[in-house]
Amino acid sequence: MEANIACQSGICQDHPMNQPAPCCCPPLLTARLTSDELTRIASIFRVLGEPARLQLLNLIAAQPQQEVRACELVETLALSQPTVSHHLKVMYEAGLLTKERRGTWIYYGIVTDRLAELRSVLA
Amino acid sequence: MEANIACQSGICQDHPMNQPAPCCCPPLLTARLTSDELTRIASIFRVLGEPARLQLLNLIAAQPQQEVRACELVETLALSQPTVSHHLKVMYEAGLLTKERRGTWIYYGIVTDRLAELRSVLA
DNA sequence: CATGAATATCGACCTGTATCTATATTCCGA
DNA sequence: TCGGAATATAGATACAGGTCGATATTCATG
Repeated sequence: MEANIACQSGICQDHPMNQPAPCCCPPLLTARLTSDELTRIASIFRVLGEPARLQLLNLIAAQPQQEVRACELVETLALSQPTVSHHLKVMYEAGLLTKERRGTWIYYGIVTDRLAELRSVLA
Repeated sequence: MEANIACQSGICQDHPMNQPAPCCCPPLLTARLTSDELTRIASIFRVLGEPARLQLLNLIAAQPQQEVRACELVETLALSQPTVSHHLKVMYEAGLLTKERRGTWIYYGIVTDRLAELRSVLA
């Protein structure tokens, strides 16, 4: 059933959020959530509650390869390099972005499963 | 098509967010979003980025009638009455809750369409 | 190994907001 | 119309976090 599908990224687990976790994500509207679950889910929504970070997701998704070098993102956003780097770090640690070094550059991609989980939380 | 479904509550419109608006909500991953759209969507996610507010949604949804008197919520949450009132106001103004006075009490309910819009933004 | 480009970290500043107490407002019943 | 319960508002405080400049780190290249 929908309510107990497996959760791959640990929204409601006490794990580092950029690592897979074997748990389930109770939908907000159909299950009683514990204080820990509420805190954990809120922390992910808070990451999305920033225009600059939504713009990063939007820009990455717009690429055909679904990944972007950090320096390109810095050029596009009207923010300083440290600020963009900070946002990327926050999103990576929230499990929303992948991160891969290739030579000089670091490529960021979107963890679509993570967004799918959030959708299921709202279902 | 999914990408251009009507948006009933104005996530991406410059309207009071607790009023209906005739617009569409571009999915974050498949459309270029304007700065205004990003700001507006972020403001709604920010509302959800608070454990106390998620708990309110969770409590309201748990009721068979799908609505709760504010005083009951105050009794349940470990927060002062003004703080709960503040959170309810924020959620109401974000279009996430309905609000109806019935005698002495004020009943809050969940705007499920609003949550559905957020899901479509993440799709 | 030195240089420069890309990225991350540090420390400081400042705004936003969650929270409280105190008080105001609104409504119903006696 | 008066008193009390329910809710909202106001004002103050404290903390989280977004932002920046400066600096450190990492890597490819000559």
